[in-house]
Amino acid sequence: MDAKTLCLAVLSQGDASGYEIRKAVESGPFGHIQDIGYSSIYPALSRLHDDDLVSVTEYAQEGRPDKKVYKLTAEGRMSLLGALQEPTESDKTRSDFLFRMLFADILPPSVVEQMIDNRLQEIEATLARINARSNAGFENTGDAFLNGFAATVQRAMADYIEENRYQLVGSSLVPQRAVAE
Amino acid sequence: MDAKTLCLAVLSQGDASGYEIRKAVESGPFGHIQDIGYSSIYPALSRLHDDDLVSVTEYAQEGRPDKKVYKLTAEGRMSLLGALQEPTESDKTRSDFLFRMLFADILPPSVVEQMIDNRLQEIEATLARINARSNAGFENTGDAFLNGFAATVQRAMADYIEENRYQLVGSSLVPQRAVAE
DNA sequence: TACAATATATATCATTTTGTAATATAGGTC
DNA sequence: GACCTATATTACAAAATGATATATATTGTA
Repeated sequence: MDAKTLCLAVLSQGDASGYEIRKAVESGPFGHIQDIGYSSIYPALSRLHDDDLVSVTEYAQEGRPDKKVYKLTAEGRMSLLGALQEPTESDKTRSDFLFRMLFADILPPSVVEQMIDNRLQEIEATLARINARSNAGFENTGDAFLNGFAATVQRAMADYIEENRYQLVGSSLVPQRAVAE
Repeated sequence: MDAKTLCLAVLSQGDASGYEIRKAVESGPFGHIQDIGYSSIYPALSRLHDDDLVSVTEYAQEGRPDKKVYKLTAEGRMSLLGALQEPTESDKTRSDFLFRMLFADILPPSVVEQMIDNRLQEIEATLARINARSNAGFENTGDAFLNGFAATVQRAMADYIEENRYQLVGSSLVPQRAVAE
């Protein structure tokens, strides 16, 4: 999803400022599958405003820039509904960790070990966050579905890594030349 | 990984043109975790050449542009090895499908059904490709590890979706008011 | 208590990435 | 014969990303 659609999606659950949109994505259900920074959000909101898909109310504040609270217009709501029914792109995973594992053969074993341990810790941290969200209750069915999905996938990843890590580290412990000789 | 590092990574497995790098990423092990288009590859190769991380040999061809075959320099090889040991970013998944599922409540049930079926088909297609690669044999341990990883995760996704799809479609079939009454 | 870190809030700029089209030809399919 | 796919690179606009700037209140730590 592009930044504009993501902003519309967050705003469909309640009015928000750019700053609040960021927080909502980070800690809400969208966070499982999306990532967005301020440098994407603010230009997106400007363009949405140009197209009358959102309206703005400014609140003066002391010590900070004025807070601009955005609100979906009827047009914006229609636009979101339209976007949701457009053809989906296929899912994508980017993994720096797996990328490095492709080079396990040529990396120092201790480095590989460390990377694996770090990744497993990250997964456990993610699982903890998922469980916390699950205890806090869900906004709708999709939210519950996605949380369960994320938990299942993270667990599968951790299990696979734990069961197969010896392949990687074993291979880097024994230099290939030694095997050939 | 950025485009430059990805190019270095592919070139570390053999000399290639931009076009061939694209194909290698698409159908090789990198394809599980990376995506890259020509509009990223060619500028990346230019910059790598500027920095002497790759060298080029041009081959004249008829009917097509000259083929430029790139080759890692010693410097390029060092640079790749360095990049592999830099801190990893956390893994990221983008899913248009899951994004839409968050709005299952407000989408027509038939549309949701269709999206789920499409997604399951895509996963099966991906699994078929993974199995084909597994039968073709692996280049190194990392490759085998990643293939198994991808298979495990895709299978976990499909199973979860099949077991929980009724939640989503049920929710959009039965208006919430009807449940409350 | 002093100092540091975090939270609040937006803007901007350079760099990267992405999507799309242009170009040109050979070979296979309907 | 028309159309699609494969080969191969370039160019350009649009979008996303990372980093920095600005300014202050609050919270946490030593």
